[in-house]
Formats: sequence, structure tokens, C-alpha cells
Amino acid sequence: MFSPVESRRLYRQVADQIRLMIASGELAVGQRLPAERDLAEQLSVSRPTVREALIVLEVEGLVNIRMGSGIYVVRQHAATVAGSEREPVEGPFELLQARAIIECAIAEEAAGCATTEGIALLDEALTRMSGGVNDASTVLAADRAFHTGIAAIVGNATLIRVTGEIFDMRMTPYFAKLASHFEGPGTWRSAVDEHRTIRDAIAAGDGAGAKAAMRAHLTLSQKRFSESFGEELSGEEQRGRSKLPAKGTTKT
Amino acid sequence: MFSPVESRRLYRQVADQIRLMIASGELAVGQRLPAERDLAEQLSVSRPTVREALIVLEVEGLVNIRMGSGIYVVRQHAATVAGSEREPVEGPFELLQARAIIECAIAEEAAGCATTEGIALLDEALTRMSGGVNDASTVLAADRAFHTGIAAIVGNATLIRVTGEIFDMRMTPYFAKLASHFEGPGTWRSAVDEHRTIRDAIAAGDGAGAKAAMRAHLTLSQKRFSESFGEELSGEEQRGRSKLPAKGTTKT
DNA sequence: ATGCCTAAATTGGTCAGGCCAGTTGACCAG
DNA sequence: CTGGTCAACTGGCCTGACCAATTTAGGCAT
Repeated sequence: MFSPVESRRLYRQVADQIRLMIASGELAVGQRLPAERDLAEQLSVSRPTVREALIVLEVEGLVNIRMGSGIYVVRQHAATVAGSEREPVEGPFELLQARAIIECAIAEEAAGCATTEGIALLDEALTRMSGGVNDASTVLAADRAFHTGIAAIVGNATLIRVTGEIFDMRMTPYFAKLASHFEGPGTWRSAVDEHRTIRDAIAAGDGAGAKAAMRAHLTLSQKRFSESFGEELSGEEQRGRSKLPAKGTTKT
Repeated sequence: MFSPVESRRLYRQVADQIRLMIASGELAVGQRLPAERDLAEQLSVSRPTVREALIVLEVEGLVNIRMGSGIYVVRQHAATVAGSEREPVEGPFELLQARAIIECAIAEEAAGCATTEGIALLDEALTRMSGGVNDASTVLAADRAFHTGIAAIVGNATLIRVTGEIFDMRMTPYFAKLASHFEGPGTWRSAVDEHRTIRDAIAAGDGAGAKAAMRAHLTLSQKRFSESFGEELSGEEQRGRSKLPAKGTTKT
């Protein structure tokens, strides 16, 4: 490795160091951190740098900054590190497999405790989805509402949140770019049909059927996705190297 | 509750405003934002405030800050916003129910594709756990390693991440306070035994057994938890008191 | 003209010092 | 003991400056 320079931004280093102190238990949960001015002195950096590092930790949910009072440790683990230059970005297929495993179980569970209100929730999402197959954002929102709606039937806020988060993982630029090449009214209509099958199984209280329908839905999603890969790779050849557009040649 | 007043900090308001501009498409993906100095002037705030707001957006993964060059929009939607003032923390029982549904499915899946290396991973976590029943942080880390290890057997990074995140949800002060009153060498030893049962089922390729063992483990966790409820807090704060699925007849 | 190299302009990164506003706890009057 | 006041922290925000990385433009030799 050629990186002995370690030109990482200073406030990130400070954030890492404080994060480490929290993880190691040196700073217990609930404990108050030293004042910003003291931290700056101890770490031999300026107060703005300490402030920036603390804001990072606050956004990550590790600490709670209360003005006039102090900074308090909330938890030890950075649950979701949404750093921009981290995440090797799990592939789309990996994501769909994970969704298959998790959402099948949720659908099976939902079938066991379906209420009329819950089914109405799914129906509402279905109508919105079928009526908006021509508008990408509308149909995407309805798609999301359907999947989180199934979790809502179980009546568990944590499940709703996890379902939503795992759904939103497709909102990466890479995923979006691929999706834009195969998503269309046709594919969305197929998705609506599959959704309806799931809904019917849940409404009938058929756990195994709901599980199977959900698995079929996500499997077909994967198939639609992989089919677009073939033409994608053939037509995408020339677009890949737009990194250095030859400085002088862009001019007339 | 009275209105919390909530005088939001300025850099948060600035972050919200920029986030809105990105979400509305006013700032397209890939586009460069105005320089920090210009943003400060346009928004009538100081440059440090703009900087703090931009760091928030960077941690959220919305923008990419490249020093000497500028700030660029990475994506529109904040996939997982791990804000510190998140929704009112779902209750412990809700969390355990969600884990039961999700991790049972993962355990079942893992039993179908267990490798010797995967089992070794679980064994390693088990030895660490049984050897550290007297140290809370050690045993907790090993506990986490075991559960994410099951997801690792499936070989899906997304599953590993979700499992870890859902595990970390217990790291809230409220949860920790409760846990400190009933967690002890005895309860941890029981947990180790339950873990071992799960490990054996997975190693044997017994999907149904792994699922049942995982469900038993989380059910017993809930029981250990609920027993400590009576003496501590008046059950007022119990949200999501829903029991675990408790379907003894698992249809396959 | 062409291509490379250097210097200047631009932009983020960091620092110093200061003032304001909210929080907290000690202290004093009742 | 109760209630209110005040002073010492502590975070929030600002001004202004300098440094380092990057980009861009200009000059020089080919």
C-alpha cells in the first residue's frame, strides 16, 4: 500500500478516536463527554474541528448534544454507518436474496393475523400502484407502501422500519441507473399482479401461500433485473470511460 | 406533553434546506454545489455553519466533499437516515418479535448451506461467549458475532448488515437500563446453551430445527426480559406488548 | 499550432478568538 | 423548606485569517 500519508480529514480522525473511546467502554453509555473546549485541548486540535467530529457522531446516533448542558453517549455501536465512501454497495442480487428471506417470513406471519383494516391498507397501495404505472415516482412509492404495509399488518414498528430500510437500499445511483433501463409500465404491471396474489393469500389467511407468492414476486423481480443485464452490458460499452473526457477536445 | 419548543439548531436547518434542494432536483445528481463561501452568503449564515451542515449531508451519504475541488451531489434520497432524534424507539418486545421473525428465517436458510468454515465461525463466537460470561461487553460482542455469523453462513452481506443493525437496536439507554437488572452470568450461560442448540441444528443441515431453536432462544430471551419488568418500572412504558408469534405448529 | 510545465486562482480544511444563549446548581430571601 | 436570583459552565454561531489540495490559465520550448 502506498498510503502512509494518511491525509484523511482531521475531523474524521477525531471522530474515529472518540468513536473508539465509546466502543471500548472508556466512555460509558449515558456518561457526559468533556466539554468541547477541553476535548480540543486534549486532542490538540481546534474547537471547530472537535465540533465537526461531534456532529458526525451525532448524525450517526452515537451521542446526543444538548446545548448548554453537554454531550452524552447514547450507544456504543454505529448502527448504520451511511458513510459516502464506505459501503462496497452490496449487489442488487444480494439485496433481492435478503429481501426474499426476510419478507417471505413477514408475509407468512402477516397471513396469520390479517385484519380488514390491514387488507384495506394493501388494497389502497395496490390501486395507487396500478393507477400510476406511467409515473416512476408514484409507482415506486406505492410499491414501498405495499411492502411496508405487510409489515404493518403484523403490527410491529420495528418490522415496518426494517422493511422500509431494506427497500430503500435500492436507492443507490448504481441501482437506479440499471433500473431505469428495464423499469417500465409493462414490468410494473407484472409487479402489480404479483402483489395482488400476495394480498389475496394474506387476506385468505394462507401463510404458506403468502410466503410462496412473495418468494415468486422477488424471484421474478430478480429475473426482470437479470434480463436487462444482457442488453445493458452490450450497449453500455462506450459509456464507461467518461472519466477523463480529454480536456482540449471538448472545444470546437 | 407540551410542545417541546425544539428551537432547531441552525446548521440543521441549513442541512434540511440543502437536502430539500437536492430532493427537489434543483441540485441534480452529480452536479457541483456552490462553494462554501457562496452558500454561506446566499443563506446568510457563516461559513462554519455551512460546513457543519455539509458534514451532516456527507455522513448521510448525500454529497461527496472533495477538497480543493468542490462538493458534489451523490444521490437524492437518504437511504438510511440514522438521525439521533429518530422515532420514539420501539419497545423491547417489539424488537424481539421482529428478530424472531427475521432471524428464524435466516437460520433456516443457513442450515441449507452450512460450510465447515461457517460452523467454525459460530464455534469461535460460542467459545468467546461462554468464556466471558462475567464480562458484559465481551459476552455482548460474542452474542452479536454469533447472530451475524449465522447471516454470514448464507453469504449475503445485506443480511449480515441487517442482522447487525437489528441487534444494535438494543443499545438504547432505556433497553440498557432494563438489561442491567437481569443480565448476569446465569442468564448468559442459558443463552450460550440455546446458541449451541441453534449451532448444532445448522451444522446438521436441519432447517426446521434451526428455525425452532432460534425461535426458542428469542422466546426465552423475552421471558428473561419480562420477568425483570415487574420490579423495575410500572408497565406504563410498555409499547408493543405483542407476544412472540408462538405458533407451535410450524407448517413447512 | 502543439504539448508540457509552472504559477495563479479557486476551494475545502483548519485555526484562533470572541460573543451570545441556554443549562445548571449554588446561594440567599421569604 | 420553598422560591427566586445570579453566576459559572457549555454549546451555538460568528469574523477573519492562513494552509493545503485541486483546478485552471498562461508561458515556454518544441
